[in-house]
Amino acid sequence: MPRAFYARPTLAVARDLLGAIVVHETAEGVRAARIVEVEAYRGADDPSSHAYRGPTRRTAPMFGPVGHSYVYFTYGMHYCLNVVARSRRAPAGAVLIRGAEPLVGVGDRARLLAGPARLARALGLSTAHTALDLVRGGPLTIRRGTPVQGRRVRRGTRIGLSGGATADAPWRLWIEGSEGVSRR
DNA sequence: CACCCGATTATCT
DNA sequence: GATAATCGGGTGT
Repeated sequence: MPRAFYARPTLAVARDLLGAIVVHETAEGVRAARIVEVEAYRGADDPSSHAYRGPTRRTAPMFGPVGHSYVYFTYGMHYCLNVVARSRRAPAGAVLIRGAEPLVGVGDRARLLAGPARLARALGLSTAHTALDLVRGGPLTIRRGTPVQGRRVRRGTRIGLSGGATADAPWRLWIEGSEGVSRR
């Protein structure tokens, strides 16, 4: 995807990432999956976002160039993949990749890609892969995939939030009926 | 099916 | 010292 793809409002980018393909070229081989569930996170106007309180060492990528990765570690054992995306005006924003369907090198069970932590694990991602440029070459890229067709895009509230003014915002998007979507 | 809890550690207050 | 954009296993209904 070109840089301009990510330089749009975070929610719009989130929508258009549905159907796109995440590709990770590891030492052992290529792993790839088709994105079927995402969540948009903004900045100072979104209390549920890691970027809400301004940049820190961990969240710096959310304030950095669009089209880069933001991988964070949480609950002492899980990694989650985000893609930095925001309009020109917004200082921060990213799309959490929550679910995907298996394509290459990740087995054939969609359940192993349902949920952000399982997805990151299946793709072999860790904090070593944060702040990587997904547009210019590198081990991690996102490519145009099968556009969403024949299936409806559903919207709902983001999962796992602890409250805040934007907790009810319908910024979780997924492809209806797809395997690889969490909490069906 | 709904709820509850433990695992395990980086990050922030 | 508390918390967390999670997951899987357990209990009870």
